[in-house]
Amino acid sequence: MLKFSIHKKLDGTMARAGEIETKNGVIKTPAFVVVGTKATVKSMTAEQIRSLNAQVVLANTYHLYLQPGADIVDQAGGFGKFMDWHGPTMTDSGGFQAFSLGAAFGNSVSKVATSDVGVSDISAVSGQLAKVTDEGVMFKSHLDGSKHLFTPESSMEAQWKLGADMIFAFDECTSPTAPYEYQKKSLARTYDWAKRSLARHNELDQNKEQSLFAVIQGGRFQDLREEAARSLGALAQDSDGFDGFGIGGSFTKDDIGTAVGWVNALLPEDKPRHLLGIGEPLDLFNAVEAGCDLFDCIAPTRMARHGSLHTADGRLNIKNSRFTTDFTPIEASCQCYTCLHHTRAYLAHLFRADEMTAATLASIHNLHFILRLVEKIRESILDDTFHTYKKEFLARYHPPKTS
RNA sequence: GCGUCGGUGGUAGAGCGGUCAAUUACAACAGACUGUAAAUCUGUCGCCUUCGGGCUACGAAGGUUCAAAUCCUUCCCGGCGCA
Repeated sequence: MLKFSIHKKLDGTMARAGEIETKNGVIKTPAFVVVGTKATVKSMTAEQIRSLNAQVVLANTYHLYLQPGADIVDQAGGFGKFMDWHGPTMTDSGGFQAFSLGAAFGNSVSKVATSDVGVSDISAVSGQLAKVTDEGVMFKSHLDGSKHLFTPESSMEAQWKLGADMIFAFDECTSPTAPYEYQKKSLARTYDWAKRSLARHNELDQNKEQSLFAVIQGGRFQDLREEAARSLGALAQDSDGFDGFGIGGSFTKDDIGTAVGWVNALLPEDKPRHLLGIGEPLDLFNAVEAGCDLFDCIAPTRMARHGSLHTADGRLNIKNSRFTTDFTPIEASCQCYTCLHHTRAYLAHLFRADEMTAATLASIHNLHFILRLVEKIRESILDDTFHTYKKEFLARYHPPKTS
C-alpha cells in the first residue's frame, strides 16, 4: 500500500512536491520514471541506472507476458528482482499496445500529435496487431504472430505476477486521430475496464502489496477528460479504491498542459498522478504546473540510441559531421558519467562505427539530463523558484522545430 | 609477347542498343522519434534549374546507328592462363 504525502504546493498553479512511500523505497515527486519495458533499460545495467539516481523503473506487461512470460518473472521474484533493480517499480498494463499495435500500427501517428492533426477513420486496417473489443484487446504477437486476448482481468493477473509496486488498470489508449464519437465510446469502455481491473486486483492482492492506478482517457476533448476524471476519481474514495491515477492517451503538443489541467483540477488531490508517456523538457514543465507527480517516457533512451542528445540549448544530433572533431563533452557543465569521461568526437565515432557503447553512453547522458531536470523542478517548487527556473530554462532551450 | 576476362557514380556491384543520370547495398549528408513492433524509420545523395526541364557523364579516343554504359576499332590500365 502506497503512502502519498504532499510537502509543498506552488501558489497559483497545481504543481506540488511530495513523496510516495512504497515497500521498496521512497519516490520524491515530481519524479521521472525510467522505462525498462522488457525488464531492462535498453543498453544499461541496473548499476548504471542506480548511478543516475533514478527512483523508479517501469516495465511493460504485454512485453514481459510474451517474453519470457509472467510466470518466469514471478519465479524470479518479480521484474525488479529479476533485473537487479531493488527500488520502486511500476508496470504498464498493456493498454498502450492497443494503440501502438492497433490504430497506430504502420501509420506515422504518435500519441503526441502536431496541432494540425486531422480526424481519420479508425476502422481496423489490415495488418494491425491489436483489435479492441469490449471484452479486451486481441493481440497478435509482434514476435511470432500468436494470438493473445488481454482483458482487464488478465492484465491484473499478469501484473500481479510481474510484482511491481504500482500497476495500471487496463485501458484503451486511443489515437489522436480518432473522432469524438469513438473517443466517447472508448472512454466508457476504459471506465468499465477500470472497474473490472479494480475488482480483479482486489481479489488477487488481499494484503495490499500493489497499488493500482486508474487511467484517465478522453483524447483532446474537455468534456470527456472531465467526465473520466470525475467518474474514476470517485472510485478512489475508499481503501478498496484506486491508489492513484494515470493520465493517458493522445494530446496535441500545444495542449498537454491544458488538457492535463482539466483532469487534475477534478482528481482527488491526495492521490499521485502519473502522466503516461510524456518526457520532453517543455512538456514536463507544463505537466508539473498542471498538477502531475510522475512521468515515464521512452524518449530519453530512444533518442539517445538514435544519436539525439539533450543539452540546455536543445537537442543535438551527435551524428552530424561537425562533431567528428569536437573534443569537448556533450555539455561542459554536465556531471554525468559520459560527459565527465568522453568527448563529442568519441560519441560521434562510436555512433558511426555502430558500436553498442554509443547507445549506453548516450542513454546515460539523456537520462541524467531528464532525471536532473525533474529533480530541479522539484527543488524549485520547494524553494519557490519554479517560475524563474522555468523561464530561464525556456529562454535557453530550443525545442526541435516542429513541422 | 600471345590468349582471355574485365574496367560503371565515394565503395562494392547491377545493367549489356532506346523505358538510364543509370537497380541495389554500404558509405556520406540531413531529418524524425513522447505509457519501446524502434541499436529504428524517412528524405537527399553528377552539375544547373523559373522544378517544366537543361547540361555533362559509365577507362581514353575515334566509329556504326535516328538512338550507345550497352555494338565495332585502336590505345591505356588490371586479373588470369600460356610462353
